[in-house]
Amino acid sequence: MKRVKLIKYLTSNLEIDEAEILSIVEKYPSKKVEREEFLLRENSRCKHTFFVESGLLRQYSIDEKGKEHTITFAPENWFVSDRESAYFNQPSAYYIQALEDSQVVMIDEGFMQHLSRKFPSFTKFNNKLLHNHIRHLQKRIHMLLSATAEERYLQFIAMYPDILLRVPQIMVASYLGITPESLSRVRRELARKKG
Amino acid sequence: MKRVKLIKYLTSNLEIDEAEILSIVEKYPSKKVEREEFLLRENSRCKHTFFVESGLLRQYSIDEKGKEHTITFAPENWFVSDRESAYFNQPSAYYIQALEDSQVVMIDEGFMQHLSRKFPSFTKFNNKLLHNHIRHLQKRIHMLLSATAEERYLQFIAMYPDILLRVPQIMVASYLGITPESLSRVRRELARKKG
DNA sequence: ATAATTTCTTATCATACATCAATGCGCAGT
DNA sequence: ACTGCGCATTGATGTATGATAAGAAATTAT
Repeated sequence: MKRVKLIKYLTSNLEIDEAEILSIVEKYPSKKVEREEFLLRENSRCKHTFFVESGLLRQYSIDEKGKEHTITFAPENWFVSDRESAYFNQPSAYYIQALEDSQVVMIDEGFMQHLSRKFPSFTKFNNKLLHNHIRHLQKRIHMLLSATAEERYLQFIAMYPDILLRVPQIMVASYLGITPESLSRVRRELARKKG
Repeated sequence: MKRVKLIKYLTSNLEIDEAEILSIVEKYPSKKVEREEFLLRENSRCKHTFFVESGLLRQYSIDEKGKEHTITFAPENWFVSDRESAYFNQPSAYYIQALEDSQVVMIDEGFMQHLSRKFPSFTKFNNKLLHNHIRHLQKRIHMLLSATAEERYLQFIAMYPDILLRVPQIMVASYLGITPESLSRVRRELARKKG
């Protein structure tokens, strides 16, 4: 039962035979990673796309001033990777770390090629993933350019209500681009307003 | 001489026959757009990718508070598009406008499919464009999360020294996510330091 | 050339958010 | 259960940047 979600994800998006997918997917390791464990570190090459079967991962960077910036939270059914590092074969600027004990399928370039050859529609699917990624990044940029601390937090709640409850506020703050103290104050204000 | 740069761009990236590319590319309109003219407006669907043969385009949005945010400056040899709108067939959140009189090749979905069928390597090329786009967006996010006004401006100078001289500062400011007044102050400070 | 806009600069004032610091809470490990 | 460390909260203070306004400069239109 270690790749069920990935298989479900693929079959529901690709309209292809489950047995066939299974025979490919099962060749790729599904790894149990413990809380705090790293799947990628800064300056190493990212060779995988991680699909989260269960648990929660976080991708983040540490800037020149020593500050952490959360790039993504990746709960069940999410893909995470450093596409930049993987595609251009460059040292990564990011860490990917488990925030909870997790089960993760390790997908690599061979997997992609294998599926692309076998299922022409996979290329399109992959394309869609890229476009979704771009859409997500655009939204993030727009938020950073136009929203106040409070607005950012409200957007976050609306988008990821579940994640909010599973990660420390300090990491939410680093996702929103504000300090933990500011986030705390924003929360107090909102609580005061609503009751 | 209206598609030379696009053809050069494609042949140098695809290693395919120039004559063959030409026969396809020449079917697509190369449009002369005048300064101030719009190629895309908010809420309309983006049906094209624009390749800039000459001149300069700007992609920007206007947020809920009425403020402009420059997404991209696109000088010669650049592609611009709203991938989100085009790919998901959604109303666009952006404007694309000419900052200078420009010559622009209008590429559409048919063009992509045509080239993909004819040249399998085109799919890979397209993939590379997507990854470059992602890399660019990541960099932007990192800048917005970690850099001060001055640092942003210095990064901009380093990356786009040519563009700096061709666009009003008010637009550079809206790209950096600061006010024109702040940019003016930053510039004065830098001038004072260096001499 | 002249007039009309738009942009740039500069100054003053306002503010959202950061920084620093202290306290208490809560969960994790022993 | 005890201990310790990281996290959240709160207050005091600082600062970078925003808002507003007004005049200078530059660009565009007539």
